[in-house]
Amino acid sequence: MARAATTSDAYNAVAEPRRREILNYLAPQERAVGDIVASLGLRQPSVSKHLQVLRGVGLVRVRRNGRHMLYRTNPDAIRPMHEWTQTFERYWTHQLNRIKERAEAKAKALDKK
Amino acid sequence: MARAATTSDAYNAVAEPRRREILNYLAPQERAVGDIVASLGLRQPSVSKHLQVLRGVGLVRVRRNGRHMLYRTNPDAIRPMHEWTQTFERYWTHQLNRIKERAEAKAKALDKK
DNA sequence: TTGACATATTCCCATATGGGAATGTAATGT
DNA sequence: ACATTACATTCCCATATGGGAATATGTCAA
Repeated sequence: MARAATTSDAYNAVAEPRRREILNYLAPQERAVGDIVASLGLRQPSVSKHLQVLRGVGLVRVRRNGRHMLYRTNPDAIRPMHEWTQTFERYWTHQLNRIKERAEAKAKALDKK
Repeated sequence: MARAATTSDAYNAVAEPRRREILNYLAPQERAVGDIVASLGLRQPSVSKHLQVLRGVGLVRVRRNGRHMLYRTNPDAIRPMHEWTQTFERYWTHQLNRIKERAEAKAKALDKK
């Protein structure tokens, strides 16, 4: 078997850095394809292809306005990834707590002197 | 150009579902390769290969104990992804707020009746 | 209709993939 | 030294990729 398709889920879709840039760009407001091309400095066919991938996994929504296709980020599709990464938070805060505890223990030890 | 290497960054590494499962499994405590094989029901060479990918991007750490290689998740390497997804939070909370506001406006309108 | 603009699609190709199978390597017990 | 256990690596291969280039589709304006 080969690698899973980029369109198989959000994780595979956002593995490509340009697609993340596009999502960043489209998050505050919807934009036409030409704007993305101009702002991110990519070729138009490349942008179109990335958008199709993002659309395939629901990371962006489209709406037509005349000859312009207005894309916008669908933040809800990013949420599951946020939640997955969040499950590791307790482990890194745990580390922070240990550092904190050690620092406090050290401070106490100094107080006793 | 082809797709970026799975070892190029954390995003590419976690695009593979099995690698996410491994990270989940290794988060609470370090485990030997054999444990991963047994618990996740994957073949040993497959697990070893996934672990090398994860190690390549710093998502796991290793330590040898006799003939066992003890792997553990390095949560710090996940944090940047958490923060990236977090940047979209304001947009989905924004949506929630809009829903909330509309609900409250509706409630008020009903009160006036 | 014709032309111009905006976007999408197709074709080509070098490249990395993940699984299976087989084999290599390292550490232990006897 | 040897067999055994525990992992890692290699080889093979079908498959999807993203970029470039060219072309197709769709929409408006005159």
